[in-house]
Amino acid sequence: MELDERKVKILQAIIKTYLETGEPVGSRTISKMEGLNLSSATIRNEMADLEEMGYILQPHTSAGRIPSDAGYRLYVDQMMAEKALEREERALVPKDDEHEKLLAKVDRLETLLQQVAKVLAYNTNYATMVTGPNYKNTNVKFVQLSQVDDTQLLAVIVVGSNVIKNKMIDVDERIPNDELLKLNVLLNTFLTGVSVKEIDLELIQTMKQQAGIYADILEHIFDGILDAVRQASETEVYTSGANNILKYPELGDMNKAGELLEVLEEKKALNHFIADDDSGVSNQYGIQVYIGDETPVETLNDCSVVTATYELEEGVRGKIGIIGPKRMDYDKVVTTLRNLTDELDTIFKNKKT
Amino acid sequence: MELDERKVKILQAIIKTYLETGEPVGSRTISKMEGLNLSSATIRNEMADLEEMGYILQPHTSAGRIPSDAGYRLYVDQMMAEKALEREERALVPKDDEHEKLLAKVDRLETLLQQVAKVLAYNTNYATMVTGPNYKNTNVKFVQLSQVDDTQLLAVIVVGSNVIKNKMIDVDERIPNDELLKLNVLLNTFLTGVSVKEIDLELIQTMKQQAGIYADILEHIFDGILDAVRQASETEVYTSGANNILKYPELGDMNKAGELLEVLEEKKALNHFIADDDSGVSNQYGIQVYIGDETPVETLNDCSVVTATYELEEGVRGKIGIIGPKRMDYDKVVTTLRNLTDELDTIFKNKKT
DNA sequence: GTTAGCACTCGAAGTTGTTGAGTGCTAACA
DNA sequence: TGTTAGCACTCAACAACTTCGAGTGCTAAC
Repeated sequence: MELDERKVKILQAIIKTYLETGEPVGSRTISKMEGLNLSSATIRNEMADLEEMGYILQPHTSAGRIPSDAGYRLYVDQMMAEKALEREERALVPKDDEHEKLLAKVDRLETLLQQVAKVLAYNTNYATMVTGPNYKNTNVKFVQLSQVDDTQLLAVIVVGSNVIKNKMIDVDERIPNDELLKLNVLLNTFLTGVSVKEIDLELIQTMKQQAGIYADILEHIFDGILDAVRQASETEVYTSGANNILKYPELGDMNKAGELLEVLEEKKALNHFIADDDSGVSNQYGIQVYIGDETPVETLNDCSVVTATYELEEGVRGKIGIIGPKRMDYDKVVTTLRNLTDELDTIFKNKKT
Repeated sequence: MELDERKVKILQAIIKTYLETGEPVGSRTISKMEGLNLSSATIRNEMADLEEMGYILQPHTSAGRIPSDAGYRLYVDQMMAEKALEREERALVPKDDEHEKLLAKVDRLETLLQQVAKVLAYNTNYATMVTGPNYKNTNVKFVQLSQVDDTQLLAVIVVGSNVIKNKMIDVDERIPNDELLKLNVLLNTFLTGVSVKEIDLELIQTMKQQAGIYADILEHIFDGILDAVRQASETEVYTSGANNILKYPELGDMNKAGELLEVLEEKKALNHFIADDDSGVSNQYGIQVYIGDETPVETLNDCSVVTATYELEEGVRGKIGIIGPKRMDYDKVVTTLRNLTDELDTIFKNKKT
């Protein structure tokens, strides 16, 4: 069977209506719509075909049809393709007042990202997530060891765009001032300008050797630093709007909703979205749409997830994403995400100069 | 009308049964229980009295009774009084395996507190919150300004029990090394050993004067530091187990649950629980029970909240708390909280030595 | 290929009756 | 005077049944 243009039009009509109403849509509803002038009977025939092809399904006999995952997929792909064409229209999108709200808090990256999640949730009425940028490609900018008191050293590491990590290191005895100075020189020589992912046990080993006779004493200093670096390269995830999940009956039953909340709270699972830039079809503008089973997290199999990529600086990227029901306003979501990443990119670019 | 002993016993029986079953409890159920041997008719009379006195209420005619807020209050007060007596029994409570789980991550206070919230949620099946300690009574331990690059200074401030705050400060030009040194000496002279709440505009003003001719240039350095201190004294709130809310039908309907989730996510509102150590009746062991309308947050008026106080060090305290339905296992919750705070106190005490 | 017509399906919603847990009241009892 | 048995009454919850209507698939005619 072939998927001719009329079938596609009908499918689109079905999906659009379903997205709006949330109820199975029947043949009469479609036949009454302007555009294609066909009787309900004809629509019925086409619908039977579409069902056979797997794009729609019937919750039960004598009910209308709802889109299947495959149906959504087709719809989204179509939409993304259209969006790619009408690109020039984008310049017209007026800046909304998110802009200011966002900028108000720019001083700390974590706060900003958390804020982004919140604004996004507020604007879309879906649950949202924002992953911190992947620092592995960033360079170390500054390292410093300071003596806080007799038994404690403080290691401060600044990487990339002013992300600061601290680590307290316990020591047995106070380190003489000049030794500390030497140590700082050593650390900066070895680490400054080096990308985070290059700092591994091996490099630390080399440094230990350089430290010469102090190597033993400095054992856990280096370990502490390695620790801080590792900590810096851990990706953090911010979420918001979890309560929005309850707004959609198809997700709102106690069991599903509970699991979803858990995933959002736990956050670890959401890391699955940051790695794979390859999978997923609609990869335009760095935007990816995962529908139902396409999501890498099993708990989210009844949801759709849309993610977009923002760039903090060359090669340092993170994702912002939306988690909602499969019956999601994909169009609006994609637009919103696109605008928001644009805005973020601008903020980061300006910030840097 | 007087609340004699028998009435109290009946009330307790009603509440206990209701806590277990969650269903309105009728006169027969109570009369069949061992303890007091009374016919259902007698119980009915007593119940009518209890209702008149406002301790219980009827969802509708021909249904059993459920406790009112006042009823819960009486019950909790009674329980707390008993607990105060059987104090010696506490030594017997076996350490459970939370202990190790907790200790595993002690290195960062934030991680620890987040973990505490999680463990508590896991053990009780309620939503939980943990507020960070109130640093206002802590002393500054260490301050340092470092030049990160030509236009940026990094201020590091360590307060109290190794809580580290960072602040990036933009400057117009590179500060000469010796000036930086002087500045650091100045900062440490003025700030080290001073409690966080004492650092205010005035003190900063004095420091600015001391800085002499550099005062102007250093304007936003000091501002930055004040900022960092303020940041340090902001109380953070960690939450967990939000999904547990959905487990209790009386809170689980979309509207209420949604609002609750919002409060838990927003966290700001939860700060209302940290201030008032005075209100609330059951103030033993630093444990407070807020029932229904007693909660300082309106959204939580259908919930009960139980909080306990932990002590990070002398005078530096925070709260851990549980948010659940009014039909909450108060006994278990109080015990769990008491054990957990005990454990925390031990951890912090050992850590310090 | 399209459409009107028709019999059929089946969930949703409304109706009705039954059940049973629970009540309040009264009268008798200890 | 407090306690209890007995009884009529109430009312949510449940199940059985009906009705309604949106929707279907199929067939025959255009």
